[in-house]
Amino acid sequence: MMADLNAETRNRISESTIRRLSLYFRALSFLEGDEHETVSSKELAKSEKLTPAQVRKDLSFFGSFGTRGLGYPVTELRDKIARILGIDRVWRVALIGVGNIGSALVSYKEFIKQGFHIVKLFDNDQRKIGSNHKGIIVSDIKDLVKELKDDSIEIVVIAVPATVAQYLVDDVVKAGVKAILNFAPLNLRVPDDVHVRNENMAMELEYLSFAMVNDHPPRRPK
Amino acid sequence: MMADLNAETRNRISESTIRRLSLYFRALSFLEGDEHETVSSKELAKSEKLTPAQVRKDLSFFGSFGTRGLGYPVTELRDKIARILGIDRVWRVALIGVGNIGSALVSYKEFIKQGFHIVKLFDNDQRKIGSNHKGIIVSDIKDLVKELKDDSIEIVVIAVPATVAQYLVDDVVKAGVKAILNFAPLNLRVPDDVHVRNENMAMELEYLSFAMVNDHPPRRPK
DNA sequence: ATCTTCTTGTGAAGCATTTCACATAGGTTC
DNA sequence: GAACCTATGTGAAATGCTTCACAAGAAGAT
Repeated sequence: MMADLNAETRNRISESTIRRLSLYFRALSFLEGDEHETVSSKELAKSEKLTPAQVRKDLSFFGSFGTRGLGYPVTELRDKIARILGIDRVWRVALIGVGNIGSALVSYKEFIKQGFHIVKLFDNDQRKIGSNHKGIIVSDIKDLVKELKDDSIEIVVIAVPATVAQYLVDDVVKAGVKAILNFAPLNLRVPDDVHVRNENMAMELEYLSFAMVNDHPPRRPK
Repeated sequence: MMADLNAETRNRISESTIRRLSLYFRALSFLEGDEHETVSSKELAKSEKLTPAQVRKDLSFFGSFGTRGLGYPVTELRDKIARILGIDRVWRVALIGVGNIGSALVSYKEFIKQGFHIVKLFDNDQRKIGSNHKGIIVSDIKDLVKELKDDSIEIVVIAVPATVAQYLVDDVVKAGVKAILNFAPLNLRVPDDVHVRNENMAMELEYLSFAMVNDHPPRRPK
């Protein structure tokens, strides 16, 4: 049992549930290597420090994937989550900004593994334009709109300084791209139908700092 | 008015509030450059796509920083948030794994800006050990526990493959480090008094993927 | 075939977070 | 110095998310 979601249902699904789906996917991928045929919500929960009820509830939003008394079939569930997350296909990704972070991302294996293929690189630095990174030639940022369109890019990763990010994003939007992963430390303005996710690495360190200074206990399920 | 928090209060503060504090801090840092002397909760909210009530509530957990009818003094509030987050000081950070991501982080300016100083690098690759990255000599991972202690490292960043991360973390814990920022895609096991934050870049892409496939509308305050 | 055991799927309860709404107070103007 | 304007600070309401608790279903044992 597993239908495509209607608009009603989709909007009810919280961000946290989606993020946990990613965790389940990862955990199941690990288990697949093992001899495990099935996995219970209890085991799955333990490996990601969640509660079994949470796992079952999350999955139940999308269908009934388990067998009572037995648990969930590992490979099947993994595939179904992949389908729900939309990572059962290849996404064409462009990366803007081939600096420190940009270069690291080009070689980041987790992206490829999950179907996110960086097929295009952009920079404004003449010394970088034309150079080859992992088989991809760096394009001139001037041709951004045209090249994003011509190459049917679906997702753009922004890895440039905050000062220029908004200008570039305006062009990215012009090119019709609907999804942006932003590493620049600022809040991008985009139209309502464009999805933006921010990756703010300093923020996580700040959380650690807060936790230590205030002796904030890590939250854990009982 | 601004007291140090007692245990009662601290535990009531949610993770989301802390994360937003980081956002406020960043927004205020921007405003400081401008001619702005004060900022209202409304303006602050707008720049981070939140509601004014949220901003006021978040701040109110820590004290009364504003002036009715006027707003918040930009520089003062920025400093107070820095104090709350514990980034009004320098943190000694070690980075394990000088690969793609590790190298990028060594040069990441946002870390330095906020007081996170990477003062130590570790790797297990003989070709990297002894080499110089931005003035820091890469140490042998074998000496991890001793060197973390000797250098009074407070935060460790894990940027190694998932397969070896847990072993290293066990040593990091042995060395008495209480805060870990983890880039490896797995859930680390640590004692209750050790803080771990996970930075999972693929997860954000998965969210974008889900949003596009399911036409999930971005959530925005009205 | 029935009984036992195990674990799912899910309403309902409990808890947490966000938003509302307004009393309150500082600043400004006349 | 009174009246007006503006924006904070905060209980209370509303919303959202997590956990509980149990009926129900499936497999294996007797």
